Amino acid sequence: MLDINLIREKPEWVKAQIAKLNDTAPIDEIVADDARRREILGEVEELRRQRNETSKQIGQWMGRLKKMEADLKRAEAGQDVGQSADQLRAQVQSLQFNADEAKDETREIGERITELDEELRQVEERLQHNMLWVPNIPDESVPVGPDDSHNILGDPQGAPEPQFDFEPKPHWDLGPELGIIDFERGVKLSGSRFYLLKGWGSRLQRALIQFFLDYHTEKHGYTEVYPPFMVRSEMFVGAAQLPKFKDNIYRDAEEDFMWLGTAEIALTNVHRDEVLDEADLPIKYVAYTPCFRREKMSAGRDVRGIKRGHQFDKVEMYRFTTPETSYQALEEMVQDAMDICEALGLRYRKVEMVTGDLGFAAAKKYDLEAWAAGCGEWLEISSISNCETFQARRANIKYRPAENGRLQYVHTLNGSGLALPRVMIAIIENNQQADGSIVVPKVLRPYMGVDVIR
RNA sequence: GGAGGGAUGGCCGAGUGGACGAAGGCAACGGUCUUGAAAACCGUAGUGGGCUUAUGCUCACCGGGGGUUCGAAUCCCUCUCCCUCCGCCA
Repeated sequence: MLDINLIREKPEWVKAQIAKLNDTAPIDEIVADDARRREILGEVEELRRQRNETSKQIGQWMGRLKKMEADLKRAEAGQDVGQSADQLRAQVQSLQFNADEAKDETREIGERITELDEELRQVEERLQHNMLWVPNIPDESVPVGPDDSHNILGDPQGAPEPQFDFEPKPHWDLGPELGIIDFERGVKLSGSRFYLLKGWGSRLQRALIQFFLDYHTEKHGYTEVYPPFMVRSEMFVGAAQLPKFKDNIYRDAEEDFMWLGTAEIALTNVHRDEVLDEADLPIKYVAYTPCFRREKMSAGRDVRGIKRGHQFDKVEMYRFTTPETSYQALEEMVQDAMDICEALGLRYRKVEMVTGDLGFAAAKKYDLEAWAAGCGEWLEISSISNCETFQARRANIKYRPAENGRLQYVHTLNGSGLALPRVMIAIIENNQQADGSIVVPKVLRPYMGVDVIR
């Protein structure tokens, strides 16, 4: 979510930024609703002030009334209370009259407050709804471009392009031949876009998960987290997945649970509604989770192999930082992911996203792509974003600066480290040998127990 | 799944519908005292919104949402979470 003050003060600038994303947002309606909201607020608060004042007055009268009535009772019983029963009776009556009159008046104020509140509620609801649909604003450093075809491709790094003295096969042939991927039975169980890993295939994935977690915790200082795989819908709003990406989410039919499309959703909300100390920042988490996505938007695309499924596994890096350090953190996270690529002997490249391909929540984003020799494609194996305060506002995550105690929103960053099926594709296809066997990368051998899958 | 009990400021913990943004304690911060520290004593302190900015004024917030009332931390409804007992269970 954006700062409403920014939209209020520079609506045209905000619109221009969003135009760079190739997106639109109801900025004019937001500005109008915001103005109306403050207008109503002024009125309703003045009314409330009046009501508070009168109510306090009534309260005092009621207190005195109680005392006087008690006195009256005693006077009527013949006790001396300083005044005659008749005098007291008259006073009680007059006070009662005043109180009743004030009550009537205040009741009317209350009715007007109720009316204004109702209008306020409607305005705020629409305002809030619209705010949730406004995308994040790109960082100044992001190159302007209309779509992904303009992304800035880095030079290939890591291992040299694999050479073969035979025709390299795609993983959808190699996998079944080796008995490590079973497409038919995956479809039998769950339908299209599901597959089964078997034997060394399953072991390879487990080895990769273990290796990623070990590497990031031991070498990069992340704390491992095992989150729930299904979380409440409110967490999806916090992570900026809802309302916009509703169609891509699996949900429970009876309860307000939704299945993670990425660990980012859970990790963003770990510190939801908290105030962190600056001394605790940065907080660095790494989590393995399966990811569930409907993939409605990409129906018919990437249907072969294990590149795009409704369920896949991923190890995700996540950081909470101060605003001053988030861009340095972004570069570090890219390096963290590249370190893994290097260790696995992948051929990879860094892609800098242009404004038109930033997506909804990121202010700046890099992808890492790995070369897969069999299908002859660069596969997206990581996506690393700085969301600045966009998610922090939605999930209400603040920190107390060491100097000058005013609370501020943290910056949040997320990045794959890495996404498994595509890393497996690269390994399987690049490391294949003429006989169909696959050489296991050195760093995985302790986890696999073998040098070659055959 | 059944029965009951809870949720109050950074933490603990009071709070018969009116003086309560909320006692008291602890922790924190500032000060006095001290060679220094501790102790003691005095004082300051929440978050968010709106208006105005020189100081300021005001509204909301006692788990979330709704209701009753002139007025709700307090009464009613509802949701969430926590605890105890019973049942079931990887």
